[in-house]
Amino acid sequence: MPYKDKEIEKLYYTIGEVSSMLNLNASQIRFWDKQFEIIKPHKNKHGNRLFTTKDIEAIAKVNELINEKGFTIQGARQYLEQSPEMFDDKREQAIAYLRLLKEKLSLLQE
Amino acid sequence: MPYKDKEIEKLYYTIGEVSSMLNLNASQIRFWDKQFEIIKPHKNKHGNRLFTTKDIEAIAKVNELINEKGFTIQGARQYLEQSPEMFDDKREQAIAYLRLLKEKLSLLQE
DNA sequence: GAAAATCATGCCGTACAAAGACAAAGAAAT
DNA sequence: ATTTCTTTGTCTTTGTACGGCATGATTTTC
Repeated sequence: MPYKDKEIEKLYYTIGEVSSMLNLNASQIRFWDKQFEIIKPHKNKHGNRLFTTKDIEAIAKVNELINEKGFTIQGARQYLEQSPEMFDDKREQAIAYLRLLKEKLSLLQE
Repeated sequence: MPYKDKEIEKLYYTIGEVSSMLNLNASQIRFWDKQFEIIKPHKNKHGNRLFTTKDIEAIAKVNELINEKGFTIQGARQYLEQSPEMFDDKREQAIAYLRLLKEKLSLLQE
């Protein structure tokens, strides 16, 4: 089977790969690794981090919360804990939207 | 007319009143006043702040965003800008908006 | 005189970034 | 082949800049 490796998705990514993938400083990724439970890379024999795609998604989410939406680390952590369906953004938005509708409707009915 | 003032809602509140109402330090309120456009108390001739209920609601909202939800000042500002309808109290607009929401809701309920 | 204001400065924690040290992986030289 | 050098990537630890108020100091208003 030629080219076999090239067609198989990698299981693990190094911190450098993740760093350039997401355009984030490696030290920042290490820092978040300490701060967020959802980022839990494996480590090889000498302590190097091995990230799965799940880890990478988690890092991307943290990045969004902190650098785009303007949460503190604490706030992001809290946000993530409160929405276990966190990686389903559509659902999240829909729920928020419905909540808003419900509120406003109850006001309307006076 | 006895007790007249006690039964009429105040138009303006001093910073001390707001401070104890919301259990916030006055310096923090002054600071937020500088940071958030939606907090815009009137000032009397010699500069004392006069807060309306609208201002107080705005402060309460900022407090919620920062101290409960964990936004940074920047993030809270950005959040508030992205949902202007929340503090737009003009009745007519609100009603028109609710009518729209109702429509959408009936669509959603299928 | 208690509470308001405006500065200025102080200060503490957060959120990284830089520093320093070590390991692995080629080239180059012996 | 093995040693040495250099580069590159990773690690942990420590430093630091900035955000977010708090605290005077001083003056004025209620």
